[in-house]
Amino acid sequence: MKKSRTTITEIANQLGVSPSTVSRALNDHPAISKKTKKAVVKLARKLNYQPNLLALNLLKNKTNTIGVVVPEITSYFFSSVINGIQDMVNPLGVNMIISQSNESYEEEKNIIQTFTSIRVDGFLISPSSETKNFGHLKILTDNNIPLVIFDRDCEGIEVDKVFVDEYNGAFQAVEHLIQTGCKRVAHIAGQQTLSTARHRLKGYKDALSKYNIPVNEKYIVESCGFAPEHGIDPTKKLLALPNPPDAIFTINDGVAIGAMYAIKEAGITIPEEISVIGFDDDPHSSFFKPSLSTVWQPTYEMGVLAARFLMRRINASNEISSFRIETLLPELVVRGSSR
Amino acid sequence: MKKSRTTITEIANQLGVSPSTVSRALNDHPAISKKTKKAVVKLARKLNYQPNLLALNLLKNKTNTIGVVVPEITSYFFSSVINGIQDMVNPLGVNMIISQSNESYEEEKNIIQTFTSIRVDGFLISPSSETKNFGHLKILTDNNIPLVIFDRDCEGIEVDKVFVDEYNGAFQAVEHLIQTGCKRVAHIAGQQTLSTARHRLKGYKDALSKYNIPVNEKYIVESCGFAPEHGIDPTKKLLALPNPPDAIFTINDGVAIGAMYAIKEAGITIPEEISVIGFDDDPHSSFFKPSLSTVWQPTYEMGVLAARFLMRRINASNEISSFRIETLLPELVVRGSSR
DNA sequence: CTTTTTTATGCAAACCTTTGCATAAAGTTT
DNA sequence: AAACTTTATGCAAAGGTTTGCATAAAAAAG
Repeated sequence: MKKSRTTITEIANQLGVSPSTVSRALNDHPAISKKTKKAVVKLARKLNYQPNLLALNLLKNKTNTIGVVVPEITSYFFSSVINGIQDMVNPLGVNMIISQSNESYEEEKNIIQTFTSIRVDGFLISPSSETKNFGHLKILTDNNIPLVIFDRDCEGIEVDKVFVDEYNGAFQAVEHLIQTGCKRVAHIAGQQTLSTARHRLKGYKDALSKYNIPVNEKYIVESCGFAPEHGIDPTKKLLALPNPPDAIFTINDGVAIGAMYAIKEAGITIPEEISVIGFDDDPHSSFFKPSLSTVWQPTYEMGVLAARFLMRRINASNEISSFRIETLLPELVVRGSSR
Repeated sequence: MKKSRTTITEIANQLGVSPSTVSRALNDHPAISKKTKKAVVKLARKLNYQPNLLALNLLKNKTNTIGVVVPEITSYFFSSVINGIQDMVNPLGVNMIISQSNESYEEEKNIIQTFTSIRVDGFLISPSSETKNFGHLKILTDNNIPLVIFDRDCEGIEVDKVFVDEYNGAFQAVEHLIQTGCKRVAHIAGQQTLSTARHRLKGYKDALSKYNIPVNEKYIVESCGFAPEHGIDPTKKLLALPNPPDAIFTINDGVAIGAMYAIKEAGITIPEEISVIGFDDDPHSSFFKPSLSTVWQPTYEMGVLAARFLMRRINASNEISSFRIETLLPELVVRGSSR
């Protein structure tokens, strides 16, 4: 029973004019008389005409759709970046199609392949932790498909990029720990394939150096993920050291939550015996006891900015030569888990 | 420099055959000779031919895209439903385009309007808490656009639906509280526009009745959202009662987390003096101290099932008469916040 | 009343692919 | 050798819209 939706030709027939006239009338073309315009618009409204975007897409070779590829969608971090993207892009009549790589290089490649074949106008990508080879991204740039990378860097791919100053955030966090009297600051690091994890580690080390504290490799443990359960084992390892740390700076809030759990389990008090500080400012963080000190990241803003960069590329008919790299500032949020 | 991608016509010209032959060869049509097929396929591969899906979409009047409308994406609940949808739909070559209503009726209407105009093949919708009027959904069904409603019901709209048995989950939770010795069980309810919230409230009341406990309206407080901060005030209100509750069943884990925070703040012990039980089984829940008892919902499965229903509708050329309503079973997860 | 200018509209191509029908060439049957 | 069947390919339409160019009609100028 699906009655086909009204087309421009239908309006044209009913009015006894040609489709081109209808098209021009609806687009307010100057060469169409006022009477015709009025008649067309009226009938179009009456028949509830809606332009067939599929036809438009084919003609313009443009989909008004951007592809967003993130490692996962369930984390607060990425879902709030997506919020920013959506809010930037929707008012422009652009839609986003999202897919998760689940931190898998293969899946990431497939997604990009799929999105390319449905001809998204551009890509917004944060690579998976498995991704070391950037050939799939190179194909995009080689084919002049607009691409913006955010949060996690892909060294060697020259495109617009938006990051958070991870180094600065980590430095602030560790400096705060030292200034509040912690002597043995440990770090539960993230997978070192990730630029973000590397920069935070660097920030940690440099902050120690600034205060002439030697870097103790025993105090650096790598977690294999970002969820609370990934914080448990590294924390136990740290607590079991002959000279256990009196502060732990973790790669993110998820891991910090796991760390706090393990610490409490061991009967150690936070922050009196051990300070803990995370990264991300997950909305849950302030409701733990003690509430989690952390480093807030401008996630929403990152989404907005990345989307803005992408739209600029998409709308630039002529090549824009220089690539922009923007680094946003995080902020230390001191709560109850640090002194 | 954007070299236009290779088309079927290009291959045809290079091979001195017609485009139709190329099309048929690539689609393995029986009426094409083996030699021609081989030649076409070889050249297509060499030129890295990829069919123009835009043209296909126009021709078939189908986009292989489904529209997913959720209240928000940052909650674990909806993001894991989306996970299920994606995993069901991607292997079928179908993409999903997601948008958030932010619990706003207006935004929800706009999203549906937009998705309709880009001609998604079908809709997967969980309405906003503001949505009381379902005219915008009626338009979809009137126009025979496939639609599946999940989690939150829209009474009066006759389509396939997938729910969780909220009543059952709430009943289990409250029964558990009663059976572990709680005498004064309170409920922080959700906004009563939501079917889910209404069913949970009903489950709460009926469980009390089963044990001949009168329903005390003072023990029922409505929260205005699902985040931890929305649990604080209702909890304070309950604790300030002359005869405060010894158990609180909350609309979801977010609110439960806020409730636990307020309770600890008041110096009351969990679960000795007050038991707390949530709903959702958010991954953070087990890492609180005490860990949060809750009701697990099959979110991923709900996404998969809703997507399956939708794909069935989309692929059914002939009308399927009867609508399916599936209700999935939640499970009580007892942890440390209840006795 | 011509000729020129302006104004309003239509034609047809383009975007790319699929597919029913027609047709040419080859092969088979009488 | 004529009639028929099979096989392989091409033509053209369809899907809906935009747009350069042509053109008809009307208005202005001479």
